[in-house]
Amino acid sequence: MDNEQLKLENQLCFRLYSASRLMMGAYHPYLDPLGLTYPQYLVLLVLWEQDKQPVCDIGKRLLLDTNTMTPLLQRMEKAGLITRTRGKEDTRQRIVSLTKQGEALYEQAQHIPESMTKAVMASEEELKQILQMIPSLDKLIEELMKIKN
Amino acid sequence: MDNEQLKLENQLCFRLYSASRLMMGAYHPYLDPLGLTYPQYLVLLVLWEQDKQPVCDIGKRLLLDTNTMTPLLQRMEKAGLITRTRGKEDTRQRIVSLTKQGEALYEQAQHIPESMTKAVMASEEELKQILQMIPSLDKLIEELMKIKN
DNA sequence: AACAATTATATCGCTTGCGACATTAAAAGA
DNA sequence: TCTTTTAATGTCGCAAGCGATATAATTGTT
Repeated sequence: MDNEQLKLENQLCFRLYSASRLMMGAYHPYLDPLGLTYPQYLVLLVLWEQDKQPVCDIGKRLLLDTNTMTPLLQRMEKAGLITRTRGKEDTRQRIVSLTKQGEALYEQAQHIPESMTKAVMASEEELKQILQMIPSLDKLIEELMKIKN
Repeated sequence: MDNEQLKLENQLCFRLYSASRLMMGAYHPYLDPLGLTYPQYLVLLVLWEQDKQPVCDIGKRLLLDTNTMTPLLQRMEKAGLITRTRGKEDTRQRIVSLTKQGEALYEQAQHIPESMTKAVMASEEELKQILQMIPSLDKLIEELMKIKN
């Protein structure tokens, strides 16, 4: 088997897949004490920016569909982090709101980005190199969104 | 809530997570006809490079533990893509081998990397920019592997 | 040889993702 | 108004991932 492109080493997607999983794993030490999973943390990031949003708006931010969002939010509701109330103008919508508890976690999450940066950062140079990926990642995501149906 | 670092836009991990999921989705049109999922495709990539490997060696390449590998390989065995035989020297090992069918898929997979490149590529420039992420991703993965216990 | 530590695989339980499909309500068109 | 289309949410089923734990075989140590 000699197709160079079909070798694992030459696959961009495998790197993204691995980096993503490893990154989520690296969040564990910081999210476990708060009783959060990484996707739940993402939902809170969105709600901390702007409380009381319909499910679809949160899903659009996280690029997740309702078949993923609904069960995720149901678990978060059961955990007492959010409430899901019916929309008033549009009764189809579920408005997701932070509970006191969900709001309170914001304080405890303050240190997470810095802790993560420190944990991953081998040197100032490397951090710089890693952060330089962001525009390329955004471009890639943009292209992938376009071809998605 | 005004901690800039706690905003979704400033999170590297969220971008990796999104890019990874979107990439896997982009593989769908090419893997579905072969009856493969993306992780199954990864296993085949490893086996096409080198047939007859123990589970742990494949897992090391894919950075996946046996609690993920075993069920994945069991499904692939049921689908007739591989066989799992006991190791001769070390009877703890399961040697994973390609079946005729698994081997035959190699031909049909030939076009996939090029098709993916074309699908994602908006322009030659952008492709270049995207591929330039590879060394940074490798560095990041290396660092994340280090801090993983 | 006897025992302890390590290694390879497996199982269980839970959370994600997501394709396929269903339901209900709002919006748009005839 | 009536009908069609679209939008928002939900359910179901299945494949990953992965922490925790179990089992058996191999290796390392007295």
